Amino acid sequence: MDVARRAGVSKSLVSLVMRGVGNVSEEKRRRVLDVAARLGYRPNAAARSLVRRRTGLLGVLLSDLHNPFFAEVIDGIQAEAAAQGYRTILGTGDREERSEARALETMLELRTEGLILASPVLPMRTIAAAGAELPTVLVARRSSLADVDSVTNDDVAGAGLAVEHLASLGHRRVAHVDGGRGAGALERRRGYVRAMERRGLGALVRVAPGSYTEDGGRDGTAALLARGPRPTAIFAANDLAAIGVLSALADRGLRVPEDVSVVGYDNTALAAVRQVNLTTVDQPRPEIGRRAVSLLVERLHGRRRTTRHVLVAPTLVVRGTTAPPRRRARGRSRTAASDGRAARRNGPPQV
Amino acid sequence: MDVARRAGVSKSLVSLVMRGVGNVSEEKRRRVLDVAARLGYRPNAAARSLVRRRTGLLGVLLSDLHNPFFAEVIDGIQAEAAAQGYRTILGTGDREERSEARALETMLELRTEGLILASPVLPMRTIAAAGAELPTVLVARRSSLADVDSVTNDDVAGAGLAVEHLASLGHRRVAHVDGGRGAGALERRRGYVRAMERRGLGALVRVAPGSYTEDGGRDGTAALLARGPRPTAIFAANDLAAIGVLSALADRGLRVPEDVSVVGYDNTALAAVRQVNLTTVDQPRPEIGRRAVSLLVERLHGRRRTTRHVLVAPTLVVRGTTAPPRRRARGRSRTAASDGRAARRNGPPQV
DNA sequence: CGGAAAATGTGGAACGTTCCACTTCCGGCG
DNA sequence: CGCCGGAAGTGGAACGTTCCACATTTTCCG
Repeated sequence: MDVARRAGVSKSLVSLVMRGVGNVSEEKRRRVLDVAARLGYRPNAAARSLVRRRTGLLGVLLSDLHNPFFAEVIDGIQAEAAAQGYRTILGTGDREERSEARALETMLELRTEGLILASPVLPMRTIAAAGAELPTVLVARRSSLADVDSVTNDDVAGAGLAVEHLASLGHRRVAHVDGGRGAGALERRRGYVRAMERRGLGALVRVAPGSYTEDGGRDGTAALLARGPRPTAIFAANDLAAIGVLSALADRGLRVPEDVSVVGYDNTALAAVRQVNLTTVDQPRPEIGRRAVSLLVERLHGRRRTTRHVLVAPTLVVRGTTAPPRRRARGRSRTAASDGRAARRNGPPQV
Repeated sequence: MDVARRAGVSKSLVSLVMRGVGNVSEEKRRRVLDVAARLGYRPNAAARSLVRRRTGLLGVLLSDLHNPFFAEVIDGIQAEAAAQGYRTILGTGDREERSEARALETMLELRTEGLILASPVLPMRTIAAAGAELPTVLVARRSSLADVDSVTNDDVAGAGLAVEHLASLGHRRVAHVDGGRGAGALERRRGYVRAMERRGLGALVRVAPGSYTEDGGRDGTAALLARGPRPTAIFAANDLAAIGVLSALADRGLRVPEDVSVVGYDNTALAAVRQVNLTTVDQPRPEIGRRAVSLLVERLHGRRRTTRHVLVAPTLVVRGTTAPPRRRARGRSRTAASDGRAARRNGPPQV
């Protein structure tokens, strides 16, 4: 190799110097480093991985960069991966199966040692195939696959938190706009139903079909308000849907939280914005990322061969869209308009 | 190699089959493909890149996954890269120089053939070094480096659109909450000043120091309202800052757009949310991504050796935070409270 | 002072591909 | 019939590292 020749040493020595291992005299070390810097030499990862038969790379496949949810998960992933001595590369497929498969293929050819699939749209058989090939963990999507670990937040518990919060504020007619076939939607729905039952409100369970989108929230709310007694609180399947719920309520002149309380899920940046100020359920995103890496590393170090599914605990973030229901506020829709700022203080929250 | 042995052919033939080139009899092709599938064989990118001396990989370094701005830029990048026969891998450094450098190093060792740096926090010398090594394009950050191309939106023009819009609604006291040292902030400030002057409003120019954050917008607004005549419109350096502006205005009982109009920049998802409904300047994000790839490919194909800086044209997206100023609305702060929904229709917008 | 052990350095095989030069086989053509 | 050319397939060098076995020099210790 060029550096070796110019520095007047063997390529083996250059290798030692570049990796900073072995016993190398200060003099030669300097010389090699000098020449390397001058020539802009940089070790070739391909050659190294070929002979070492490992890459030190973890592949992270993101279904969707648009979803800010994943940014913090990645933070956790990167931090933990770095701590464990791995480097990460990311790929994404824009929620499109074809291009997601392409990205996956790239990682596999690159011989990443482990794979984190964040809410992929890939069909289960593709995921199973990946899992058979290398340690794989699924994030924010469940699986029953042998060999594929997963990390998800406990959606059932999270939905429970939302309902508990509302119930303890005094709400009884708590409805749910669900997330359709979205990841975790089923569990959130189930958690909602269970918590209602636990509170003795089983008879008041109402689920409107929705989706993880603003429109989904809007449509679900429209359905809820179209007939039956108006709910005093709505638990939306996620924050985006909650935004839709808020819009739909505003369109009908209903005030939040005076007339209707609203709770979201995910605690996205949207929820924190003052204009929205949404009470929501938070997933510990960085932790999710860290746990995913841990699962991978356990397998990579041969410390585990059994499949594990990690559930992390969500927490409730109370903001301005929840308050106690108004006393006997029945049948009083469409009256809104005047500023109800004071109403927020009707009756103390009874936690 | 294993596949070759089991299929009873030479490794050269396996190579031909896997790449789908050359004259191979249908019989052997089948046999090789069969064995490969059975063994789960997948070509090793490292070995290939070693001998071919190319990887077909484009590296994309993202400063910040949290900024939804980049998601669509990536969409454009991926689409164009795929069209040109390249694959992409992403890296990110969470706005932290150390880890960004790490990610960059990974791409370089992996021998990506070109580099797209999206608003990196890396110091210019590091970027220059990368540019000397392989085709590099900077996105959403300007440079005066030889050998480093760039794609940015025309911030000066974009700020001009915002001011023109406000001025043509009849606003004269248009203030600007700037983006501090953020990327493009200088240009947006300059564009604001120039447009004001063009409109003969040079004497009314007012710039409050801010940043690309909600707090920045809030603080800047506080400064604007603390003294001097109240502006009838505020142009914020970006959407997040605009959110802060809206908060600060709401805190003081000022209604938008009745008392003050607000314009943001970037057209993030936040701006589109009904509760925010922000008039803002849109950057053609996918186009930015596509152009970046084009610049790279031109260099990779040896079609260009000179440095190019591409400016793409922003557009204005009018939503609900801008309206004509109220007639002679002076000194009427802190009166708010009643629903001013009707006020929006004061005087037709005169575009 | 002799020899063992440590420190320092080297050459060459191996990693899994691609590519090139080459061989073999076969059909067709003059 | 002899030859040519294309189709089909092969062997081995090369890519840039790491690692291993080994060689040489220096240091240390009894």
